[in-house]
Amino acid sequence: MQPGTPDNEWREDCAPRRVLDLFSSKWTSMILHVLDTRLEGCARTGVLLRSLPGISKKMLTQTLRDMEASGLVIRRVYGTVPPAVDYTLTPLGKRFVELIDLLYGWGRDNADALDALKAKKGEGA
Amino acid sequence: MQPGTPDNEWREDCAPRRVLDLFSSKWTSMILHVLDTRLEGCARTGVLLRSLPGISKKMLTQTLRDMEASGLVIRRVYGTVPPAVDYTLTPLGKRFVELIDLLYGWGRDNADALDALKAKKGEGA
DNA sequence: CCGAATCCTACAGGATACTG
DNA sequence: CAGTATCCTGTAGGATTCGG
Repeated sequence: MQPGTPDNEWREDCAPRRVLDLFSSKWTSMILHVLDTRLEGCARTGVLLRSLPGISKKMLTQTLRDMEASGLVIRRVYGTVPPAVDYTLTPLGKRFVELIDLLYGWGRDNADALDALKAKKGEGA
Repeated sequence: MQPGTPDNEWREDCAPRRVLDLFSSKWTSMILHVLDTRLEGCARTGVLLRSLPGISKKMLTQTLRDMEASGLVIRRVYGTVPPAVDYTLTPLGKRFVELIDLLYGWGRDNADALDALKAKKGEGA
């Protein structure tokens, strides 16, 4: 390890950080997952809204836009009177969901171990 | 949502959320990665501190404690005069790093696509 | 129906100082 | 050396409202 060299790969513009940003958004991975698992890769705003209990319109749009910018989804607008918009999973997004699902699977696998954390966080009384 | 069936799997106590919590911590995955990649699965506090430029002592300890509670690392204390403590990666933790690295690999693979997001975020002027 | 703008709160996370 | 306590800030993200 050279002196002066940022020996690590955490320099702000590195892949890990980018992934971290994507993944740590509260909704990104959920949207992707739902889109992939239950909506066959494409859905309108309203459908997504209803498929993600707890999400607000604002967060949905905002997250979706970021995802679009990252190339995870494609946004299509139809110039109809009642505006229609839908979002389609890209191959890049699809690949990402797969990885996400791996993580989820791991979580499910070790739910008991992870419960400890929940317990610790929960203790407030 | 009826009292009957939350059709989705995002109920607060589900695996996805737990994983999300873990992963979205700013340092958890980095610590795990460094621990696994460069420190052979075990290191003392000071070493970790130096291996993770930018992290504060507080965040290191705090994150490490959470990780311990989740069973990702084992904390060992030696009752010596200058206190010595080290953290060892558990098999669970090791498995998690592997998945993390997959994500990182994906990020590296598609760095260009993800740059879009960075660009968008960066525009403030 | 879709999205943007505004406002507001909670909390992650950084700096610092102190204890054992 | 390791850890805790305190203080402080940025910001993610929720509720609401307006606009096309």
